[in-house]
Amino acid sequence: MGRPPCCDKVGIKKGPWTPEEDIILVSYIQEHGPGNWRAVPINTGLMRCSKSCRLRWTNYLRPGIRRGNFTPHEEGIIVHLQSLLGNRWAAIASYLPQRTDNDIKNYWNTHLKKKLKKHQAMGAIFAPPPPSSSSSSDLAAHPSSSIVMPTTAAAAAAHVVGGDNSMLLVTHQRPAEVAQLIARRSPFAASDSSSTSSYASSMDNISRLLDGFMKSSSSSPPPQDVKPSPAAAINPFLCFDPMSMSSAAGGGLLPADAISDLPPPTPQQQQVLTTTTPGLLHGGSYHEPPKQQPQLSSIENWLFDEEEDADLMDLSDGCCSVPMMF
DNA sequence: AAAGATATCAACCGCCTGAAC
DNA sequence: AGTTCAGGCGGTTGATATCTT
Repeated sequence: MGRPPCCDKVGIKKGPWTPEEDIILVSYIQEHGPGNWRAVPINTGLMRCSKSCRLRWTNYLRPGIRRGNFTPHEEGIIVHLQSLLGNRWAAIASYLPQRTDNDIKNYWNTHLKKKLKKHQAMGAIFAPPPPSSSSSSDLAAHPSSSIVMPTTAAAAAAHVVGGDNSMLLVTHQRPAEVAQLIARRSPFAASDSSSTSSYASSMDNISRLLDGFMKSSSSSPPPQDVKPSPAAAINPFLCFDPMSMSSAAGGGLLPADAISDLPPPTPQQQQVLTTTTPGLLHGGSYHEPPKQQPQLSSIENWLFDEEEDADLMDLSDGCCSVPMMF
């Protein structure tokens, strides 16, 4: 018998998240950190399944997420990594820490796939290898691939050095050594498993979310790279200066007149909003978001440029920019 | 201006993996 | 060793926005 789905319970809400749900979730995670998702709906009173809470957090509310407007460099990285790793979006996302796997996946399916197709149709020289040529079975088949790869970077390297790829490659080292080297050099290897260290700055994201909502409600258009959630657009929940949320003198997040039209929160929600995170309601101070992840150029430098200790790859910036020339 | 087509993306679904018991 | 479960992942869907006719 299979395991029953976690979201089969009666009364579990589905569909778009509302701003108030977001705030409850963010405030709870601020207090307790991400993880133990099963406890989140129980402790917050959210009528969502744990999976939905986790997804909402990782794909939308998590700090440091950048939305929309993929840069040419990001496009190049995605195209290259997709050709190396296949549709392993989580692995690809680990190279673009500001992007979520869902975002990358969507962007690939809606933009890049079309661009590549068009480009190939035009007879351009850039053409990623078929997915089958970069499958994990190739990796497994490689004589040196039995080592444990601690990171996706290592997996990527193993693919590259596996020699089954059309990407340009120059290496004089054994594949296992190269993989370990790249794993060591990965700027994100550690951050992948330490997300708890940055959850306290999630106000940055919710602020941007709500900022987008506010701007969409006013005469000025929202910024292109920060779109309000559909839920925010239909639910005028909050009217506040999001920037004040991180200011000790910022004042209340939830003005009474702004929430007068809302259904009263459940006791659990009330407790979350008023007790566990007093700063959320009373202008408490929050951590500034951690310094943003390394610049894309440094990612690419690490990913594509060679260093003095290894002739790993012979990929240039120009190579990454190719997809933008479609 | 309206209707239909297409694009976008948030969220869901089901499977897989690894830890705990 | 087998079972259960939480968390993670990739594929897919469906609602909404935008474009085209």
